[in-house]
Amino acid sequence: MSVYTPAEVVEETGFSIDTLRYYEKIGLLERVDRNAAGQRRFSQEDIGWLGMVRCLRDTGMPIATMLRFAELVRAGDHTIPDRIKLLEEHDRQVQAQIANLAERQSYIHHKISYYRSLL
Amino acid sequence: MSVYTPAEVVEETGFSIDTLRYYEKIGLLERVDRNAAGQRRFSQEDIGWLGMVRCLRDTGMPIATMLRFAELVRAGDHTIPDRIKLLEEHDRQVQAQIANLAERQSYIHHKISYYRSLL
DNA sequence: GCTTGACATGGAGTGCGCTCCAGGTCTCAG
DNA sequence: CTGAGACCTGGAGCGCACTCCATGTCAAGC
Repeated sequence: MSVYTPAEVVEETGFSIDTLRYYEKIGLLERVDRNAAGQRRFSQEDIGWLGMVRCLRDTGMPIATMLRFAELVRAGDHTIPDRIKLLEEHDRQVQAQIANLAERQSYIHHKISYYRSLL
Repeated sequence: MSVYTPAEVVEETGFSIDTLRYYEKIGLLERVDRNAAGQRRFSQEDIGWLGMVRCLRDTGMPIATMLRFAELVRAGDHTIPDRIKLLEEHDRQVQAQIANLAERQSYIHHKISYYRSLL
């Protein structure tokens, strides 16, 4: 079972060390193990969870919602239906974001075409 | 040439009155005409520009960049090539956002499938 | 004539998500 | 033995994009 130093997790996940400590402080990341000197040693599971966090964060989920999801995960397997519901709801929002961006993008394309027609 | 009261512009554009005043204050919206009593009377052009602002804002363009675009528009027709460049660059960023969302979405789909497999 | 409500202004406050800082500990290369 | 550097903590600060507030003016309906 491999462990990771803070520097390695920064490298691996793209989160800054400050962000990692912040996530731990607010409970988005469960209390990370420490070595004898009190330094963080992240587990493989931590890395996996951070992958999920990155996905949710980068698709615009607010921290408060990620926190609810984290609590469901910690509460055990009986929350799996709730987790599915939460992710499905988020999925719909992501879908809406994509649709919205695509629509706005066509406006931008029209504007560019219009500008080009003036040259 | 029609004019619009603040309430009408709120209705039309979806921006709050506070946001409209904020945009005017920072120069994202050019000084809006006033009636004798000092109340804003928006022009058709203002409405059109606000449509553009909404598009750019909703596709994630920072205010500082919208401000640069606004300055190009005000500077006259010789800036059209620059406007095209700016919009094209933004278009690429929108494209990247869409691609990124789609990729993250497939991760979410996998996670949902995985959870379903546990039921 | 009076009330109501839409609007004005300048400036302070808010919420989110970090990000930075001061001051301290521990480890390791030279 | 020393100095550098990775890490620790609690707490303050920041950037963005608004949002709210106190106070005041004007216009229209009853």
